Amino acid sequence: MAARDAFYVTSPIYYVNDSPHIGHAYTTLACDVMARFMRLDGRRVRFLTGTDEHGQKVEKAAKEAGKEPQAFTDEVSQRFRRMVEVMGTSPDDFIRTTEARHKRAVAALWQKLVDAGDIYLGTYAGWYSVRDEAFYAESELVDGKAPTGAPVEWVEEPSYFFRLSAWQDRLLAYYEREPQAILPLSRRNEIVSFVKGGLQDLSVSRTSFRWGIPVPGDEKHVIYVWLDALTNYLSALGYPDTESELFTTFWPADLHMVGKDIVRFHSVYWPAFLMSAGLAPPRRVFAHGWWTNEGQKISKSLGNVIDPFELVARYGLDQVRYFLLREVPFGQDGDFSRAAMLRRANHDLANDYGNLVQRVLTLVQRGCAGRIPDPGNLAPEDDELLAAAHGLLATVRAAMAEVAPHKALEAIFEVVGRANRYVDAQAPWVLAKRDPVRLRAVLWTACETIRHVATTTLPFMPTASAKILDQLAVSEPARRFSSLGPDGARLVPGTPLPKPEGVFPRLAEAAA
RNA sequence: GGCGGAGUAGCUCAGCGGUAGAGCAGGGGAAUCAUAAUCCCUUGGUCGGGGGUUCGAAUCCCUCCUCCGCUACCA
Repeated sequence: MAARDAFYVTSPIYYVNDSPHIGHAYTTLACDVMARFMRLDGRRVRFLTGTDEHGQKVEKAAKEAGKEPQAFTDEVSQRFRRMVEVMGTSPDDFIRTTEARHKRAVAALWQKLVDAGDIYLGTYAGWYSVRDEAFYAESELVDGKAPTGAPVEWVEEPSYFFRLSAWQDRLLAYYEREPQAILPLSRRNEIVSFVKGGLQDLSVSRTSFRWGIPVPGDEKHVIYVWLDALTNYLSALGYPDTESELFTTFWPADLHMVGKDIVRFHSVYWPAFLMSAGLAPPRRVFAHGWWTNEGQKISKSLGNVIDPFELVARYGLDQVRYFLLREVPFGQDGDFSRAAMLRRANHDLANDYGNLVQRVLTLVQRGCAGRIPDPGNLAPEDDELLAAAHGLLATVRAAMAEVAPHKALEAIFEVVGRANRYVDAQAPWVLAKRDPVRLRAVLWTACETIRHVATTTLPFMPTASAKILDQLAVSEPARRFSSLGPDGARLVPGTPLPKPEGVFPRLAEAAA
């Protein structure tokens, strides 16, 4: 992927019938970190999230709540807006599939597919369970019943189909041409083998419910929810106006962040729809893993769903953000546990990072009259630490380019560790009594290292990182990544600093 | 059944042809600037079993065992 100025990252749109849980928060957070990183790195960023509001389940839930579907979704979609805020994420747009701009885009895309000859009217037939509200394949039936044990009946209804079968070769060519289009690699393998196994045409309309976007020219049909939902990525760029600056700048999307359960929709159906409509398929779909809770699979019936609002209230926003992105290699499944969360918050953040900042700033306060000291001549040990700090951005940038935020954090905390060792080895509290010149060089070096660390942690822990940079009196414009490295800015001797204040409180065991 | 992935220290994992590594947990010590935080040292593994290739295998090949994912239309 050549250097491209624009960066378009999307979260899936969340189905309003769910309550926001850790999975939603996690995906949105991952997008946010990518978005924030790219912005600080000088790229033009568009970060989109939103809600998916059509479908039979919503229609039914609205009815049960005694509300019109639109009024119902207006209400429940707010829960996701709140989650987006509570997680400290920074979307540029929040789209809802019930908005006019989206309906217009879906109808336009549908027409393109029709024009391309990829839509035809047929009959959708299958075993349907009224109780489960689901169709089952012949092979899924157990003793003539649904896998759930529910009775099934043979149902046939008219349906429009998308000629997915015709796209097999072109999809495979796309995967071939863009080896990074589906990540992690294990998911790519699954998708490739799925497509190689042959594709059937896809039913893309329903007549069994009304709450959706009508098929243009045949209002008895409602457009299949996935075709509807996926189109949000285009609607938010003003599709069908493909000439606008917004559209030409950001399409195709650089990164569709998704959970592993919906890779197929994003990596098979979506690129096929797009190519059929004459649009470029996404550059990359990244599938992250699932969380377990204290080793247990999370499920509503077990009642161990993790509520992101509660999580943030209990452990703190930056702590939760750090934990979720650091604890687990991004792309794999991970386990959330109270003990691990506290360990990360207390050891990594309070002890290693927070305490480093605190001890250095306190020494500056006392030994240098609360001003950035004049480094004078640097010793080899100083240069060594600075070199590590200066090299950080390149390492972190490479990690983020492969959507590996855990690697980025690991590299950053490597430098935190080095800095603590450096402070111990240099023992500035001894220098304070014997060697003021050397003291200044050491403290300046430590401050400069902290500046690099805090700037690179900005995307991950925006609040705490900003506070640290405040304490180093780093101006807003100097917080961009262009001010890092050997050719970047430097802390200016003499700059007065505010009184240091802890940014990562130690969490008591009882907090859990 | 088919395809793919994984089995390495108590835990999570890296290493992927050249005398076994990291983080955390456990043990001992140093220091006292700091949110009693930090730093140093250290216990610990016949790298799932068996066979083979090689001067040499955790690393390649075969086989067996165990676990996981995918194998289409639920939002």
